[in-house]
Amino acid sequence: MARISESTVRRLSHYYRVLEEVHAEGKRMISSHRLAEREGVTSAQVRKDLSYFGSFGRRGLGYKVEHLREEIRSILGLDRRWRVALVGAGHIGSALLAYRGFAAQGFDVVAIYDRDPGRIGQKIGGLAVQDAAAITGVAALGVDIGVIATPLTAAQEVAEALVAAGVRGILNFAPRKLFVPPGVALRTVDMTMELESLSFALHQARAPRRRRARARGE
Amino acid sequence: MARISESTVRRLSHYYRVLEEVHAEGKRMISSHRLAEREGVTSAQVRKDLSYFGSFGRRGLGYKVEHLREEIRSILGLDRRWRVALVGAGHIGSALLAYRGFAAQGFDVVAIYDRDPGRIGQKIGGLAVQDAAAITGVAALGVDIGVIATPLTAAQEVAEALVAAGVRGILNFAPRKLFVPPGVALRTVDMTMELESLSFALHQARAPRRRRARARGE
DNA sequence: GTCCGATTGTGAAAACATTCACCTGCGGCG
DNA sequence: CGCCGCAGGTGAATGTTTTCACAATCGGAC
Repeated sequence: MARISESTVRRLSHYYRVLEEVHAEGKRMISSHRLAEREGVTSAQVRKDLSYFGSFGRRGLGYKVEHLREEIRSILGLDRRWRVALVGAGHIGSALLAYRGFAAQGFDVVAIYDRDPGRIGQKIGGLAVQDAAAITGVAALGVDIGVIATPLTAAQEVAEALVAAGVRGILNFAPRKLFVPPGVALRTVDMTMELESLSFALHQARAPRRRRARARGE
Repeated sequence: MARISESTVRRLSHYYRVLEEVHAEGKRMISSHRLAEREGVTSAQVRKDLSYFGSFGRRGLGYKVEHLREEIRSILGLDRRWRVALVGAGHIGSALLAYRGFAAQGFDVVAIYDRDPGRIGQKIGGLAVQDAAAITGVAALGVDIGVIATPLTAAQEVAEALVAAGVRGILNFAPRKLFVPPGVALRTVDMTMELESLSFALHQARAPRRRRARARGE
């Protein structure tokens, strides 16, 4: 398939959620225009994104809500369940476990690892925390995705352990760029970066002219 | 200033962190090539990003680590402290409060709000949780940034309350697109979307040809 | 003082993403 | 049954971001 851009995939996620809402509201059809409106994008963008995967609408009518929802569900691979291993049982890890939307979308946490002896053996959300050294065992558990919620310094090492154990997808919460071999999918959630980006935006808004002369000029 | 792309700002955040590491290692100079290497981008990208803001390097030598770090710090607006209000004292909100990197980078949480009567009055991290109705008071506290860690359904409403109260920047953790007026900066951290994006990538890797015929049409 | 290897800063080119604009097909109405 | 208006699909145009490639310039060796 002609490579699908990351932004398109992210928008599909959004469309999927809008479609769930619209479905709950009892609507049976939706136009690209109204779908776009609720997402803050253009209708052409919606149609283009969908067109990469097929023709799901009907001219003159729009898209059947339930049908399109199922199509996107299948495109995103949400029509199956994914097995997830969580590494790091600290604040973020625990918050993730408590988050119900996780399981609701098809992601089942099947193992938790930590390096802290004080946490090993504790039960969180029905699962016993295991020693991080046991990460090699994720293959036997059929784990697809590893979630890294460890401190910064351990993140790369954990990523390598997960990959060595056969994990093909990693969701990283540590604020650092991880290196993984080709063929392993990596996504990073970095709230520090988002905050800094906000800081930049607010800073600019306040004193937007200061740097101009140096910016593009000589 | 010629508009700076979001990706450039995100990379600046990364450079900043690499520079802190390199500084801790005791290095005084660094070339765009080595900076790029540690970030997984090209050296041209590094130089281009920096060039939007000025000329910080010296030909033949590279960049002075400490100097560049301070420049980026100033560009990102991290050379001051930001006042943050947290709305939603559930799992995610608590995890954020416990995260030490927050304050370390100059972001001080000065107020916590929640709607749940069971949580109002409780103390978290030294701050008493206030009724969400009191959000109007954030202006008096000099709050710059609002963090939304509420359930999905309350997010838009809270965003509007924050904006009405004078907040100019919002960090949203609810998995939904929020609408804010122009002039208000919004960043969203959506881990559901990241998981779905991983799901897509793994799904594709497994059965990459299935959809080809329908993908780009004939 | 001049040459040399290193490395920046930056226009131009290439790659990529979004938007436009129009053709096509659909249901409904008379 | 034919016309009308709506809305999807899509090639082309436009806009944006990344990469290329090279002139400019630095410190150091001799």
